[in-house]
Amino acid sequence: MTVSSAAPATMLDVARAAGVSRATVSRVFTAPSSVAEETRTKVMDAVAQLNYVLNSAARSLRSGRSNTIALLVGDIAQPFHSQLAKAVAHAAEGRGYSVLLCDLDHSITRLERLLESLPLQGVDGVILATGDDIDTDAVRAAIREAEERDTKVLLGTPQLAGIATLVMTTDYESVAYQATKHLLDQERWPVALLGGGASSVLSPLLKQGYLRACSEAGHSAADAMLAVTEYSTDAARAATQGLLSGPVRPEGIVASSVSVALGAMSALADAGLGAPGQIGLVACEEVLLAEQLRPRLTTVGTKLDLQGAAMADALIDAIQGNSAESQDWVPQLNLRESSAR
Amino acid sequence: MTVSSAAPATMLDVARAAGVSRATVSRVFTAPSSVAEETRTKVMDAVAQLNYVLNSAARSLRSGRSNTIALLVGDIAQPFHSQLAKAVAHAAEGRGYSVLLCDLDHSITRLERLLESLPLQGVDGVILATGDDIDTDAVRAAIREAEERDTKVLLGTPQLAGIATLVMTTDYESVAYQATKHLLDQERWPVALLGGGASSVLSPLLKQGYLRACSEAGHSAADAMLAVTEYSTDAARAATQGLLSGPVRPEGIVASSVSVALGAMSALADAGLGAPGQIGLVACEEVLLAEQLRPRLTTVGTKLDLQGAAMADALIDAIQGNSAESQDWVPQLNLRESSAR
DNA sequence: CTGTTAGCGCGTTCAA
DNA sequence: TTGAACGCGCTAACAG
Repeated sequence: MTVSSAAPATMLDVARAAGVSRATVSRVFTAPSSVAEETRTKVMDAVAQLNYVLNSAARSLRSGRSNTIALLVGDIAQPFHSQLAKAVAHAAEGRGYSVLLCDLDHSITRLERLLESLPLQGVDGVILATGDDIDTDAVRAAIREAEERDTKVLLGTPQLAGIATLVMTTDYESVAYQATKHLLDQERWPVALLGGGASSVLSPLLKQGYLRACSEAGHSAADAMLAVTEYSTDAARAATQGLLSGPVRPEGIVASSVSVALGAMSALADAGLGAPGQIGLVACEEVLLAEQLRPRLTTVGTKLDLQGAAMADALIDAIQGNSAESQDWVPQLNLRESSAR
Repeated sequence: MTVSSAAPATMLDVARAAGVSRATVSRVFTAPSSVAEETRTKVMDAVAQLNYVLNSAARSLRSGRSNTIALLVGDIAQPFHSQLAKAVAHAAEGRGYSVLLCDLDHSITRLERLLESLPLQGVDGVILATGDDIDTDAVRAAIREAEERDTKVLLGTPQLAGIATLVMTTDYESVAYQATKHLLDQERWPVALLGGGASSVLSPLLKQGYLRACSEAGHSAADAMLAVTEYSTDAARAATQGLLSGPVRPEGIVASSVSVALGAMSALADAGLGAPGQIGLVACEEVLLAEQLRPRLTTVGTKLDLQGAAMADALIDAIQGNSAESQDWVPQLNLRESSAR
């Protein structure tokens, strides 16, 4: 590592220093195996000596690839999304890709805008991870156009699955089924499903799973307790208060998300029911926070670090022309205090 | 919006469609005021009709700027960092910049690597937001070199402040001072400072503020309760258990972070002291989660959305050659249940 | 296995 | 105010 000259070294500088042509230097980076061992080390030495780094703008312009993927999340401030982002960022970095962070803030307008501009901006791939309903004509068109422009799209929810090349989703029906069944197996009844506002495409899936578990346990849909609210802590708290003051008090609550679970916990605490054992609570996503709360929160969900890494890997495989497969992730129960008997 | 041709439209296409030269089209984008009103609308029409978008790779190659900034955070999975990231992303987007997400995962090696490669990668600026100790020769050198290459660097902590062009930090001494004073004003004593492991550069500042408040209230440093632990929930819980089983039980706890506060809450819950009013608890950062917990968590901190936006704005101002100022953010108390009397 | 050649799409001189 | 020409740094044919 020598003193950096005013102007960064270019490939030509390296070529001259190594006594080869620019093309050879280029090959050392793009297809090392196609260069003789000896020449390669000569080049690498020159690279090290000149502290040379590939100019990514030039490479992108020429090759049409940017080695960059965009990560679009519904709300990066949510633990679920930030943990996913972390996993994606690490996996991408490990494969030489950069990650552009785009926070949708639950705005479909913003999503449409991004989906239209990112491919033209030169992004190689897009991961779209939001539970919000994204089925509009503009979004469909934008995804199609992206694929036409050879920008791979990976969707994190089942919605629009047919359109994108890749889908990597969690089986949310199973999430709610397992959560509900877990509580029912403890002889709790009634069990309420909390959350599931209309804005989310996961809501119907959660509801299905919940109802399946109920009916398997011999409870008719008529007896089901559906407390539909937005995915916010405040709304969930209010809804839970409603449940607790209703004619029949639930013995278990399946919360659609951790935010919703926090609202439930809040209402339970106010009602003096905060202690574990009284009313069982399960959240439908597994985040680190679950382990840090008291009572520790039982969850059903996938391992986000694995899933995020798998998303990045699959997308990058697709970008590089390797075969990449869509996957459905099977969630699992993480038993903790909030549903202890 | 017409059907997209196979190959994306280029500037030449726009020029032809508008009956002008490429240079004119270029000017419409870079210096609109230098183009006649009439010509400009002609060009804009052609742009809209062809669905033309500037090729950012070409623009970057030519101009030497990428309209991209990198955000380096200690751990994006932490609410503090993800909320900051959200604010940065939105502000940057509003000014036409993309944000590259880099998660350091508290690794200084990774930081060094990123700091060396990003500027050469063509990033226009870097925001470095981590509470970890980053003072190594390699980091100092990398920051210097970045600045030489005209990549602006904004630091989120006071450390290495002299080296980077911009520093936007929170007055952490004041954070701990206010938190401690708040508890002391309620006639609580002793008050313990929880957290502050050696890895963080904020620890000494927090300690200073804590001690200042103690001494102002007439308590000698010898009476101070310093419970030094890592910044993890588990460590904080163990440390709090230690405090509670010690000879003198604290009546108040200043937690260095929300993770630490969660550990304290956990230990308090186990000891049957979870209810507000008994032992006052204040956390040294203001995140959304504070409002969602029960008891709701009193905090001292800045508004992260404002601070993140200010960071992005200042950095982009500096990049664009406008004057940008370093700032010291004054934190404020957010009174909630955990320190209610 | 290596060198030669030709642009990728754009910004920016300089003249007109 | 506009147009013509040059080259940013690199990759991808094609020869050899």
